Amino acid sequence: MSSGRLSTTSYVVLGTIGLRGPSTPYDLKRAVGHSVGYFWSFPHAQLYSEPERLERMGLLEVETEQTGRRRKIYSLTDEGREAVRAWLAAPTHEHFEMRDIAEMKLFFNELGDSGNIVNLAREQIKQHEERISVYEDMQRRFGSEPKYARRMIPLRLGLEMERAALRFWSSIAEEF
Amino acid sequence: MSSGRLSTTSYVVLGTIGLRGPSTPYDLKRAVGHSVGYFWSFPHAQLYSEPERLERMGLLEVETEQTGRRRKIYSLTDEGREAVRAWLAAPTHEHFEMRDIAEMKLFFNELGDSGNIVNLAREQIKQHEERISVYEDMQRRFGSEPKYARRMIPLRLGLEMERAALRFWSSIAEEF
DNA sequence: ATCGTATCGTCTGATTCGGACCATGGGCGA
DNA sequence: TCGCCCATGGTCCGAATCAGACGATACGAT
Repeated sequence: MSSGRLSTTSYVVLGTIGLRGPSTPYDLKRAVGHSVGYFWSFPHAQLYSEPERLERMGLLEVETEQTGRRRKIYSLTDEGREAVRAWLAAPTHEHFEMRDIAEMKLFFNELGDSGNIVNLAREQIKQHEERISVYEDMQRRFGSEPKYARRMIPLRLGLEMERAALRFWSSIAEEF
Repeated sequence: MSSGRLSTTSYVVLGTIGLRGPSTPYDLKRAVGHSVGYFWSFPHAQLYSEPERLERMGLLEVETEQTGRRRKIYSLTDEGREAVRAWLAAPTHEHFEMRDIAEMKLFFNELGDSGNIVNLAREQIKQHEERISVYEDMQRRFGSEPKYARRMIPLRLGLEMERAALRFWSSIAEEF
């Protein structure tokens, strides 16, 4: 029941357990890997250590499997559930951060050969096209199931962003 | 001349010095603050420590002001310039990461009150509108100066992303 | 001269990071 | 039924990142 700050990682863990029910760290790693992990990646080691911390804080409780690997299964306590609700209800003043190596290279491109730009743009076009097809696939597969419909909404944001980036890099490829 | 890996921070430092010439860490902090820092933020402490590291690696050289604060002024060595060129020429396989608390909250919103969404959307609309006007301002002020024209290109990407996000959150605000 | 404040810089402890590395056990061939 | 392979599941570590409190210096206004 010790205290400490809750980071985004904490909420991802609490939230994911909230959505899928009692989970092992491995479950978390996989679930995050094909959901929010597409936008914001979390090293898997953290998805093992964070639940321990949250348990010490009283936001999760553990149970150990009686068989096989005797894995630890974490579930939300009432406090944990409340912490998520409070987070969801709190205002969000932060602006997103778009960490993009490609855009860095574009910004500094004057310092290198201008031919680099075309290659950069081509590679980015490929990346974004791939990602778009992954997202569209997910939408096709789960978009129709009412159970998952709400969780698919953020995917629309992801798609919008990908398409914006694709348009941008395509225009760069043409200009140079 | 010790070695070690170069991180994005390293390239931001090298690149910024490349673009603006010999700089103090404070210069870097300010320059980054109103350029790449809009997309990807770097704690200022790192813009003080990183140049030291790069100097040890032989990529920067220092000179100390003879007057006043005797600040350290860093400039690129040939190796430093070459390191940037190599980075710019190297392929970029990474996909950008969009760290967005708002989209996290949207994803997990089922766990809270659905009324939260509208507030979230409204706040995001405000944020993105503000940011768009900042970017448009920069474009208006510097876009016409040939000297800066190239550096303004990534700003178009930023604007596209902001507008995509704004469209998305506006549609959310309407739907809920 | 001294004071206030914008400029400039350092430090710290906690967290995050990537990635190498380790462990388990269920299924499959012999 | 044995054993061994390898996908699954998990730990560990040193380095980089982080926020933000705190400290120092210069310089103009009084």
